Amino acid sequence: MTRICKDGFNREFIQEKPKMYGIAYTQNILSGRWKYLILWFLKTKKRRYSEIKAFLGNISQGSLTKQLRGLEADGIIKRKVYPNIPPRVEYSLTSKGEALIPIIDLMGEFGIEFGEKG
Amino acid sequence: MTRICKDGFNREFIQEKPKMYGIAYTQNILSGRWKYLILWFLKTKKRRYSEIKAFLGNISQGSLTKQLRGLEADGIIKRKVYPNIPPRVEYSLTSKGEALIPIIDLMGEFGIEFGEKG
DNA sequence: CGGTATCCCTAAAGATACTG
DNA sequence: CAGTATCTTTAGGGATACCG
Repeated sequence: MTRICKDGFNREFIQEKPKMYGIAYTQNILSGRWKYLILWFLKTKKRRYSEIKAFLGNISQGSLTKQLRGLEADGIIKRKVYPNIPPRVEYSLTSKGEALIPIIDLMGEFGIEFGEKG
Repeated sequence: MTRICKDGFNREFIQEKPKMYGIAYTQNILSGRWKYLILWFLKTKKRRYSEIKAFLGNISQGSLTKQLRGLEADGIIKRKVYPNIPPRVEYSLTSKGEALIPIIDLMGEFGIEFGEKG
């Protein structure tokens, strides 16, 4: 008889739960195709909405806005609006967001070593 | 006039392409809800199909099989079948798969530090 | 310039039933 | 035990049109 926690993780592995939750949490806030690349683009400096869009190339406006709002809601990036006409909006990493950069760097290195040549 | 590569990345950032491809590649082979947790569970030793299923708790058989086949196709895990009745199948990391463990460990640490308590 | 709002499409995941 | 097969549901993302 299996005994499953309400969260879905088996009780047998209860000692592993914090790490599992950590992994699931991180995976969740980075879910989707674009967030890793957006954060990596913000790694060196703050960027405008239009710069991010140009960097990603073929993302739609709707998707980009959704990604940015999601990252902001999770405390990963900051959004600063300059009330000009035309408007100017800059995005930058929070300290929480900066803590994700080593993960993304490792992912880049792994892909360079093991991925098909692009 | 923006000039976009066929791959969607803007030419302005052509020097960054290897890293971006690396990130996108890694993200792609780890896409989905379960792969990080499966790899982390295989970190210490090989595991049977039923062990993985028990560990994950509420994954469906269909989804688990799809995840495992995907990881195998990408060279991340090995699948070994013992032709017994009843059958016994063991999964283990390849060296490529082991190279992903530091990434997953970092994700776990990030989640423990910054995630909501679970 | 930096968005919203709406609709559509696809891939990922889940439920259920069946099998060598 | 370790799957397959089928169907349904859901989330992510894209296209398009419009707005302050």
